[in-house]
Amino acid sequence: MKSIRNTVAKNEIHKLIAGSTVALSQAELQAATKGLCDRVTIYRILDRLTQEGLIHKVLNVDGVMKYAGCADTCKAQHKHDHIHFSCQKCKSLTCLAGVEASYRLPAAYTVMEANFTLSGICPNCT
Amino acid sequence: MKSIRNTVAKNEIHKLIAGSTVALSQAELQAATKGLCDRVTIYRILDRLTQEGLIHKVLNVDGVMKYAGCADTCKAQHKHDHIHFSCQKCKSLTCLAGVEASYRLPAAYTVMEANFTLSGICPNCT
DNA sequence: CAAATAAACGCAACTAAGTTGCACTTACAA
DNA sequence: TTGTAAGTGCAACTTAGTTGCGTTTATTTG
Repeated sequence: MKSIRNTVAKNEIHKLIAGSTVALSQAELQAATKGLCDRVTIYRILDRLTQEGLIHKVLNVDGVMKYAGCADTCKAQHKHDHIHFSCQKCKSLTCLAGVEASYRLPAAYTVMEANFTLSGICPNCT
Repeated sequence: MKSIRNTVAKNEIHKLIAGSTVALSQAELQAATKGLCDRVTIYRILDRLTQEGLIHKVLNVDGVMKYAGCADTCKAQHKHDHIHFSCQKCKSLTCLAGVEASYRLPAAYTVMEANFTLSGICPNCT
C-alpha cells in the first residue's frame, strides 16, 4: 500500500512553513535548516507537503516558487484564490488570506487555478 | 545623449510580439526568428522594448517570463491590471485585455504592480 | 559624404532554480 | 524483529536568465 512517512526533515520543514507569516522558498528553507538535509530532499518534501494539502505553492514575481502554509479553510474547500503581496523592499511574499479578487471572465474559459500577486511596499517597509 | 536605435532584429521581434494574440517567451521568439540573432540579444531587445513601453512582461505559471504587445491604452495610462489566462493544454498565455480584477486591500499596502493570472482550459482547447 | 562614437551585438562563461537517475538508508507495518 | 517501499544523498543534468568583453554598426555631426 502506498503510504506517506513522517521524517525529521519533513516535520521540521512543515513546522517552519506553518510558523511563518511569509511564504518561503527552497533556498530560504535550506538556509533556515542549515544542512539538515540535501536541497533535492527539500524539493521533494515540498512536493509531498503540497500533495498532502498541508502547504500551497505561490509563484513569486521573480519567477521563484515559494511555499506557504494552508489555513484550515484551505483543507475544507480547496481554493487558493486569495491575493498575495510581494514587497519590493524586504522581498517578503505574504498571503493576504482575507482578500479575494473578483472578476468576470468570458464563459468559454474554464478556470482551474488562480494566481493573484500584487507587488509594492508592505506595511513593515513604509 | 542617450538614444535608442532601431535595428533589424529589434523590429522583427517587436513585429512578432505585436502581431501575436498570445504572449511569447524568449525561447519561442528564438525559434520563430531562426538564427536572426543571438539569444542574449533577444533578452536585451526584450528589455529595451519593455523600457520603451512597447511590450510588457507577464510571468507565466511555470515561472518563465513571456512578453505581450502593449495596447494603445497602455501607452496612455501605464496600467497592466488586466487578467492573463494560461492554458494548461496548449500552453498559451493570453492577455484578457477587457477583463479587470477588483479587490479591496488594507490601506497599509502600496501597490505598484499587479500580476493576475488564471490557468485552466482556453476556448480553443475545450 | 566621411569619421567619430555610443548603442547594439556575438560569444563564452557564469548563476540559480529545479529535475532525474541510482544506490543507499530508514520508517513502520506485519 | 525484519522486509520493503518510502525517503534520502550525491552527481549530473536542463533551462532561464545574466555578465563581461571585444567587435560591429546605426546614427549623429562635421
